This record gives sequence, structure tokens and C-alpha cells, in this order.
Amino acid sequence: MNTLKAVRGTRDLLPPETELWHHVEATARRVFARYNFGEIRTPIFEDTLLFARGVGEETDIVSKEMYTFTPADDVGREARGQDRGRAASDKAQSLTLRPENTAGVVRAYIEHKLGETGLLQKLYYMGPQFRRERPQKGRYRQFFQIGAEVIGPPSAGSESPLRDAEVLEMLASFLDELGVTGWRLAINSVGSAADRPRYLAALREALAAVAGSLCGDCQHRAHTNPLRVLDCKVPADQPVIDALPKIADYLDDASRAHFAAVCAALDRCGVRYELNARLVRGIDYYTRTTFEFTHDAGLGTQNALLGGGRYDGLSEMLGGPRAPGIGFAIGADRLVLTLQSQAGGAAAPSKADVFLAPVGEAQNPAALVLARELRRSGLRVELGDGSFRVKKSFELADKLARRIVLLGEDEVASGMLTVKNFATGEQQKVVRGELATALSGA
RNA sequence: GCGGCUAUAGUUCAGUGGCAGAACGCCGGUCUGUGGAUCCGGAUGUCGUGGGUUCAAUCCCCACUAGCCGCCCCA
Repeated sequence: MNTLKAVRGTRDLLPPETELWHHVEATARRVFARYNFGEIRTPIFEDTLLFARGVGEETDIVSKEMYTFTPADDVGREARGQDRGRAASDKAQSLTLRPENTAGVVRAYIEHKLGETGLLQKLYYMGPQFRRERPQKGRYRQFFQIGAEVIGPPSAGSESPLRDAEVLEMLASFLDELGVTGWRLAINSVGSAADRPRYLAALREALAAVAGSLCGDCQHRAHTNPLRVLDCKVPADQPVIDALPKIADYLDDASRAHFAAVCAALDRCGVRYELNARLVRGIDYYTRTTFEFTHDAGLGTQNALLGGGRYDGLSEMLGGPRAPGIGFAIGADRLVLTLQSQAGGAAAPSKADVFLAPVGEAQNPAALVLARELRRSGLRVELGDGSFRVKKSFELADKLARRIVLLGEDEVASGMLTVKNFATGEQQKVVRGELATALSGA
């Protein structure tokens, strides 16, 4: 029989790598808490309409990358006429594994009427997302994002450029605190919901005149998704692209002032960034400020560590009240890859405080009692087995723990335990009552 | 979704149309209470899966699956 494997684009995360994931997640929780964010957990699947409306029907994500299904059970029961007791909404509803989390958060914001609190909602999330793309390093079909949203009624200050700057400053602090070196921040403004159509029209017009001189991909993009032409990396295309209309020239006064205020605030607090008039995002809900943090080590083509921006019209697109907001999503898989690359490879597993080695199987029960005491006092204890020879216990202990404690007949009788520290090689006898204290130091 | 490269031991990788290899790791012994590069010994495995060619295929051919690189796109 063929053994089953993790399906394409999914993977198992094992120790010690999961220790690094814990570190990343714990750092995120710690940093976000300092900015007074709270955690939100939304469902992993949602009504397909949420993403179609929120992310955008025409985006790649929605048009070709979603895991959408209609629960077979519902369809089957309906076909068999067994649906009598069910609400109409439960019949053959199209569901989708979330490809991103912002739409879900905004849906929850609307559903729970969080805007009625009058307060700014500052919510963070972490969890798996799903997109059916060709897998590659740093790109998986189930991948993990850590993200946050700042959203609320305008009266709560949700439109303030200070919120944009604060979020960017938080991200810079997060990466610094994690020890990520060499990250770069690019920012841009894609304008308001009113600015964008005007710019797009101008861009299309300009492209119609020059598309013939661009690469094949760009000729295609000029029709399907003109903004993406700006992202083209083909050297020969660059002079033509540079001559295209700039989004900055199409911003209304309010958008222009907003962006200038974001930049001024970043300058003031020393967060370094570069303006990138070509920074374009592939999700329809973005307005005004957009940004991307990139890193060049260990990621290959997938060099975007995190991205985000403002989405002032998203709530209304989902049938909610006016609720401007800004958010971001960190590619946790990519962040972990970057940290591993910086550390020069996979980390060694961390070690237990002590390996407790019963000597002789008769000591096993007594060893469990002692292990229980030590663990209850907070120590990390690896419990061996009395059937192991002492040499084997030492070998195992040296791999797994910083110290070994021998528990043989003598020790049980005398209450004096043998403790050896592997770092120093020193060995001593310790009274059982003082053992926990003796083991808790370095 | 498109193009390219790759798939052999737990891991990193050699290799050959004719009995499957190294290093590290693992297990055991020297040593019935002492580890960290002592010494000695041992096992590593459906050579990704399924077909085909051949007297014979891990090797050549085809398909599939998966990973990586590039494209597309994104985090």
C-alpha cells in the first residue's frame, strides 16, 4: 500500500523548527500588545462571497487560487430530499478556505457591530491561509500569516495618517526585536477610491500608445491588469515604464496630504523607507498607503516578508458601515526562512534542565515521583529508564539535557543525589530537598 | 497555469545496463554506576510511483507524483 504523504504545497513543521515559530509568534504577541492590540480568531473557511466581494473577483487570488467547495453532504442531502429541517442558508453554500484574513476580520467587525463602540479596533491574528499556487520556496498552499488591522469609524481617528505611521513603526520594531537585519521598507500611495479610476484610465490610454514596445507579459498586462505593468522587471521596458503616468500625479489633495503626513511622521521617528511609485498590490481593497517589507536573504524570488496597506472602502464593499482601516500580513513562513538563513541553518534543539536517570528498573517508580516534584517546581525534565545502562543514560542525557541526576539504590536510601553538569563536567552530591534549587541555575 | 532542473540509507550526497556505496547520524561491544571526536563491530534501503525497452533496469525511454529554480502572482 502506498504510504500517504502531506499533499502538494503543505508541510509538517517539526521540532526544533517549531521552537523558532514559537519565538516568532511570541515576539509578535509581545510587540503587538505594547501597541494595545488584541487577538481575533476568525474561521478558517468563510462564505465564498466574502472573498469575491472583498478581495476582488478579478484578482488572481479569487479567480484562480482559491480552495472553494460546496460541502458534499449538503448537496447529497438536498438531492435526496433530506433537507426539510434545514435553513435555506445551509443548503449547498459555497465555502472557501480563507486565502487571506483581512476580509474575515472586517466581516467580523461588521457582524459584531464593533463600530458601534465608537472605538478604534486594533486586532491581530495568526494562522493558516490557503492559496492554490505552484509551490516554491517561501510559497506554500497552506501558509501562515501574522497580521493586524486598525479599523473603526472615522470619528475614532481611523483615517489618520498617524495610524499608518504607527503601524509601520510597529512593524519596524517587530523586525528589529526579532533580530531580522537588512530588511527594506517600500511605501507608496495608490490613492482613494476616486483617484484610482482616474489614474487607471490615464494609464490605459498611455499604455495603448506604447504597449507595442514592451515585453510580451506587459502587452498582456496592459489589458488585463495595467497596474502590474509597473512591476515589470525586464530591463528593456524600464525607460518606457518610467515615462508612464505616475499615480502620485493623480492623487487628490486629501490623499496627497495624507501620504505626506505618513512620510513626515516616519521621518520624525527614524523609520527608514523608500518611496516606490511602482509598488502595486494584487488585492482590490487597497487605498492610499500601501507598503511592503522585503528581505533578500534566503527567499529567492519570494522576497516580500510582509505587505499591507489602507483599505478605506472595504467595509462598505462588504455591506458594512464606513470604517476606514489599515492592516498588514506577515508571511510567517518567509520570516522563519529568513531567520534560519541569517542563523546559518537550522538551530539545534534546546536542552532540558535535567535528565533524570533511574539506575535499575526497580527505581523507575521512585524516579517518576522525583520527576513529578521537579516538574512541579518548574524544571524541564527528561525522564530516562532504569533499564538503560548508566553509560547509555549519560550519552542520552548529554544530548537532551544540561545536567544528569542519577537515582539508584544508594541515592534513594541516602537522600543524597548525584548531579553532574555537562558544561563544566563537575559532579556533586545534593540533598534531595535542595535539588530543585540546585538545578534551576545555569 | 507555463518552462527548466532534480528525486539513491535517518541526513547530506557519490555511483553503475550485471550482488547498493561514503560521510555524519543510529545500534551494540570493549565497560553490570559516568557522557562530550578512544578503540572494535553492526544494520542501514521497495534506488519517488507506475509502465516500457532488455537475458538483465537504481541506471535507457514514457507517464505520474513531489521538491527546487524561473515566469505568473503574492505573504
